Parts: sequence; structure tokens; C-alpha cells
Amino acid sequence: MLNDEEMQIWHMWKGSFKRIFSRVIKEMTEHTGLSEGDFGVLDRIDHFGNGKLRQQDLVDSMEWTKSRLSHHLTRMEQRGLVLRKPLDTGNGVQVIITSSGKSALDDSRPIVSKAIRKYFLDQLTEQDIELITNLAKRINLGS
Amino acid sequence: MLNDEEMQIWHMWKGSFKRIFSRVIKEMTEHTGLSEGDFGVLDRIDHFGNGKLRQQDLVDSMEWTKSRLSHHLTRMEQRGLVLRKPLDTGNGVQVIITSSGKSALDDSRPIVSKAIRKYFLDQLTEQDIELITNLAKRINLGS
DNA sequence: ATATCATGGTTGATACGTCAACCACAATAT
DNA sequence: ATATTGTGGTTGACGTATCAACCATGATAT
Repeated sequence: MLNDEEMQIWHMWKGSFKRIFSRVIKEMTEHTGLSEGDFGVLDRIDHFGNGKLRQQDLVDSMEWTKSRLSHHLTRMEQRGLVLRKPLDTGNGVQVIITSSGKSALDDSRPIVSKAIRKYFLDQLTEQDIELITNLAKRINLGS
Repeated sequence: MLNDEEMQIWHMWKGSFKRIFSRVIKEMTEHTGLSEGDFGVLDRIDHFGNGKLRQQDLVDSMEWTKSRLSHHLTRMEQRGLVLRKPLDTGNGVQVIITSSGKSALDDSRPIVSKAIRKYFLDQLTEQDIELITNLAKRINLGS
């Protein structure tokens, strides 16, 4: 169904991604103790919500299920990175970043940026960037 | 540390990969009940070992830790996909694909191939393929 | 012969992901 | 007023991933 060359392309692509990605994440977790998910959550609360964000909005922007987010927030709450507070106005829950969550985030940002540059951007040519941009467009249109 | 455009490249790349990859895997698991790991293990036993493979060889070719493989094989053994048998000659364990493991694998191959073509290869131009090949070379050399 | 080391594998604890079932509240229809 | 539906969130069970500690066997050095 696929010839050797086609199979190879797939494996190379998969392999490149996994290597690069795990290097970036590893660099962050080793330096700050945040997981990929932790960082994503904190980043969005900070960036889109300016310190607090409704759980459902978080679900949408993370492209996670509500279940996954709920479980993850439980763990983050336990570690003191965020708080959860029921909304006064009817249904829903506010997720609030704590000061320790905020400083973990601030510590992580430069580390993540440096790692992305080192392991990813520095490896790319102009052409690569075009490829990525075009491919992303096609993928996102295609569904 | 990173400008908006650089951040976008990263997110597009990450997003494209995750979407494509999860579509391929989902297609397989829905049709055959095999996870990505299951398929990888069975594929290698079949392809490199012709039905049986030493656990350590499996570890090497999967690029997994021995611990991860051990846990995974325990689950696969429970489901009757593989058997484990201590090697007579000293140390080590043979992992043997069962007939039900083999047929699950055979069922999966065409499904995986079709999915890779549909969600990945069909999206690529000749040029894209060349770029991916080169990129992969750079990544894999770089460590 | 026995201490030491390297290799190959297991185990337990814990974090992360997914699925299906469930619960709470609000809006709408009758 | 009360049933129905939709939205927002939780929970429990289980599969997957990682880490560190551990155990068994085989090879090497003394």
C-alpha cells in the first residue's frame, strides 16, 4: 500500500517531530518543573485572560476535552499553580493563576523560547518555513 | 525572545503534526483496537524478527526505555497479542507474536497505510518531501 | 573461588490521557 | 409549574509514560 520511500518519509517526519518536541519540553521541565500541559494552561490564562479564565474558554483554546482539563487542573491546584472558583453569575468556573503559578510561568518563558530557537528554528531554512506554513494551512482547512 | 512570527511557526508545526498524527492513529485504533505502541511492537517483531525478537532489540528499535517496553508488553501479553519466553542461552527474553497478534497486525497494515496516505502524503508536494527528508537528516545528525 | 561490574528485565509510584457515566444549573417548551 | 434539553464541570476506571529502585544472570578481575 505504501512503498519504502513513502514509509520512510512518514517515519522521518514523525521522528523529527518527536525528537525536537521532546527536547524542547525536557529543557523546560528540567529547569522549571512545569509539564507541557502546565505551561499551556498558565500561558493561556495569562495571555488571554490576564490572570483568570473561564474553564470552558480554556478547553476551547487548548483543544482539550473538558475531562482532561478538569483532571489536569486538579493536579495543578494541588501544586498551588492555580485556583478554581465557581462563577457567581450562574454556571461555570473561573481558573485563576496564583502568584507562584505566575512566577513559574515567567521563569519558563525564556527557557521555552531559547529551546524552540535552539532545537527548532535554528534548524530551519526559509523554504522549510514556507513548507510548514503551507502545510498548516492545508491541514487546518481540511477539517 | 521569540517574535510573533516565530511563535506562529512553532505552533503551526506542532499543530499540524498533532492533527495528522492523531488522525492516523485514531483511524487504526478504531478499526483494529491496536494502539500506536501495539502496532510498533508487532510491526518490528514481524519485520525484523520474523515472528520473534529479543526484548532488548525491541527496546533499541522502538527507542523506548526498557521499563516502558516491559510495562507495555505486560499489557499486550494479557490481551494475547504476544508471549514472553526466557532465553535458554543465558540472559534475556524472547518476545513472540501470537497468531492473534499477527492477524491484528495484518489487519492494521492497510488501514495505517491508507490513513498515512490520506492524511499525510496526499497533502505533500514533491518539494515538500525533499524538504522533510533534508530536515530529518539535519535533526538526526544533530545529536 | 569470590567479589565486582555490566547487561537485561521487572516493579511500584505517580503523572498524564481518554472514555463513559454522572451531576448541577439554566434556558426553553408544554 | 414541570418536563426537556443544553451547557459546564466532575468522577472513576483504565491505558499509557516516566523515574528510580530493584533483581537476576553472565563476564571480568583478583
